[in-house]
Amino acid sequence: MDRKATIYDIAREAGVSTATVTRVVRRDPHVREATRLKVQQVIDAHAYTPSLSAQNLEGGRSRMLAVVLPVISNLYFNRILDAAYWEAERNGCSIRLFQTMENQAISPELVNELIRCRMDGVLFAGSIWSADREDLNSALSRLGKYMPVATICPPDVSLECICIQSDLVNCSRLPVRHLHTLGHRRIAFLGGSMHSKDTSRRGAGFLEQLRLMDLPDDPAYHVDAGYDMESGERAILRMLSGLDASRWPTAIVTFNDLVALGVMKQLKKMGLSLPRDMAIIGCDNQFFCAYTDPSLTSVDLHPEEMAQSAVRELLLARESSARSFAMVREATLVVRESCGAQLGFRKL
Amino acid sequence: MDRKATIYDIAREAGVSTATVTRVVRRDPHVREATRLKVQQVIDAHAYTPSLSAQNLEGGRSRMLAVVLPVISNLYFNRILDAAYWEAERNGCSIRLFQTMENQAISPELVNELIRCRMDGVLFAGSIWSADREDLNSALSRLGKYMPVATICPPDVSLECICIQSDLVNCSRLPVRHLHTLGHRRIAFLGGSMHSKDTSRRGAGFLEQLRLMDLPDDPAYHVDAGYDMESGERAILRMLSGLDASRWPTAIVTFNDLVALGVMKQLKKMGLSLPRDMAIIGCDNQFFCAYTDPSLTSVDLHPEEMAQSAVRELLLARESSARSFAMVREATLVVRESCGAQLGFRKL
DNA sequence: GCGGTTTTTGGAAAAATCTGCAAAAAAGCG
DNA sequence: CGCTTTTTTGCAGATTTTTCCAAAAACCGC
Repeated sequence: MDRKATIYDIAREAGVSTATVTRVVRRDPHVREATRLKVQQVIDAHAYTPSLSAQNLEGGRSRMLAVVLPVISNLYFNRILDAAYWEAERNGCSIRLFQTMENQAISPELVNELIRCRMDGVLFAGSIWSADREDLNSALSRLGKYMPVATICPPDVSLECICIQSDLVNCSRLPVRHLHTLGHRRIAFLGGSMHSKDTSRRGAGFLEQLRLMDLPDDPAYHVDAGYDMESGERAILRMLSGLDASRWPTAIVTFNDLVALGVMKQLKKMGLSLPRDMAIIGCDNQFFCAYTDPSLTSVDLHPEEMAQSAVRELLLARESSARSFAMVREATLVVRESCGAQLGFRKL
Repeated sequence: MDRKATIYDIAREAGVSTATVTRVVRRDPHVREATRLKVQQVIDAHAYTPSLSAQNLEGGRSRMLAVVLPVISNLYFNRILDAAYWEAERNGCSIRLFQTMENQAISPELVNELIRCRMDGVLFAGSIWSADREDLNSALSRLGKYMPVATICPPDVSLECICIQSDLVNCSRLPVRHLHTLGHRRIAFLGGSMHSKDTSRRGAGFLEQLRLMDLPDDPAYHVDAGYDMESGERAILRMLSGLDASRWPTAIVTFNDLVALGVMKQLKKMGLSLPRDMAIIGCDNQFFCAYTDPSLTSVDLHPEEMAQSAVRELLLARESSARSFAMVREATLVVRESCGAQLGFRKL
């Protein structure tokens, strides 16, 4: 491995001071054309690039944002990461990724690491909302002393940071309303895990919608089901086999599209025809929704836009004094075939 | 934002030198218990964490690996990134992500950026193999002067770096052999784009297999089709509508699972029943393969293991002098329903 | 308590860059 | 050319940590 040329090497060889080299590199106009040319030549000859570490050390900034999320293999978070990446890129920053897995809280080690790296900002997404509120706010406010903090979080969580809230209200309301319009009365909710605050929140919104529309909120219609396909498969089987067929729901709303995928598989295995025998609505509007059979109606929370806003606000907050506020991106329903709307199906 | 306490602050307050503080932080045993305790107390009181930039500047290392890939939203690359992340994490390193999009070459700006950041190593995956071989090797060898370089690349590309080769031979052979065993004789290949070297390589392997097994390699069975679902949908339509039904292939091998998803959708739209009327095999063994209808037989290239090896070798190469070699992870076929094997289907 | 060991500690340099201020050079003008 | 004004350049210090070497302190046996 070659030793990299330093600004000293360049300065010596070009017969100028390091200050002048810096000026050339940073395109400072206060430098004579002749000098600029001479220095640039040496720079090119050595393919000199200033060291990021030294720049960061001097400037006290790292031009790096942290994105903390449970897993990138989950498509929802994948989209958040992707959007954050490009928005950061557009602003000359890079992203440092942290995966917390199923960790339900912000660990002190993570906080330390973030501070150690002198991140220019940090964006939290997912899962940590189940942490104790006290712990959460103390971790966030500790972090907030060193860098702007943003979160993509449920709407009723008001944290001391930039809160980009996901629209859980519409996330429950839109599917229920849609199904109601199509004549469905027995609607079940499937997914998430009950001990996660995030899910119970979603479940709660769902129940509230049912009540608002005078629909039955049979507890049997609300099942703990995890976040993936296998969970969905098992959960729907459990739900249906525990019920007399006459009491079966006619429509299922799931925590996300993965769960929906599992549900659809299981329903087909049971010989049901979709959407005739059962309507289903997922959440996240993942790429494969248009390619399932039937294609899957789904709620889009617009994670990309939330991530983009979050990064933008983080970068703004870097300059101005710390800010703390909330904003919401409205969720939308993407109607496809899985409820039969396009086929003209109506229950009863 | 608070000003972070520096090692000087701690040293002054604890009444010791900075050297001693460093020793305490790094758990150097050459420090008296009484001193250690006193210093640790001050450290805790200020929640002091050493600055990464300063450490990196001093040490000349960044403890950071670069992963360069076209897009993370593609599941194949997503898995590579995820595996690389965890392997790096296990070794106290972090990952800096670079997305090149459809860029077919390694841009000089990227090379500069990698050097500027003093990466401890860089892993290239995907798409860049279509670059001019000269350009590619010159970029890699320039980089190689500053950091170890690894690539996840097709098998016939022998670059001056650590090459983790994907097993394109079996990637073509396994599906063709499987379909042949099931009695298929007219097999088509669908996907990728002909002007990408990566694809034509895959296409070439496919053709070779057909010839080896004395199967017809009708040019009409080999269609340019991109990498996503829409492309698959369009391509299969184009292929079939250009052929008399008697000459239709009885099985389709696709570039990846996304293309397969599109093909399946289009075939169903045309009223065909799968796998009875048409067998299909994807590639990448994505999570949704088990949940399509019918579930999709697919080739697994094991990107996780390749990424893991790559990172491991990069970290090893950091110590020892630069190494240049190649290794292959054998691809495997994951049989599901889309060829009818499990249902006992056989052609003719 | 003293010489010799071993353990702890501190001083100073090095890592690479940027910036504020002052000095030097160039330019303008009579 | 000399004086003033403007532009260019360099110096020195600041950023934070680590490491080597030497100095200081503690310890041990006699």
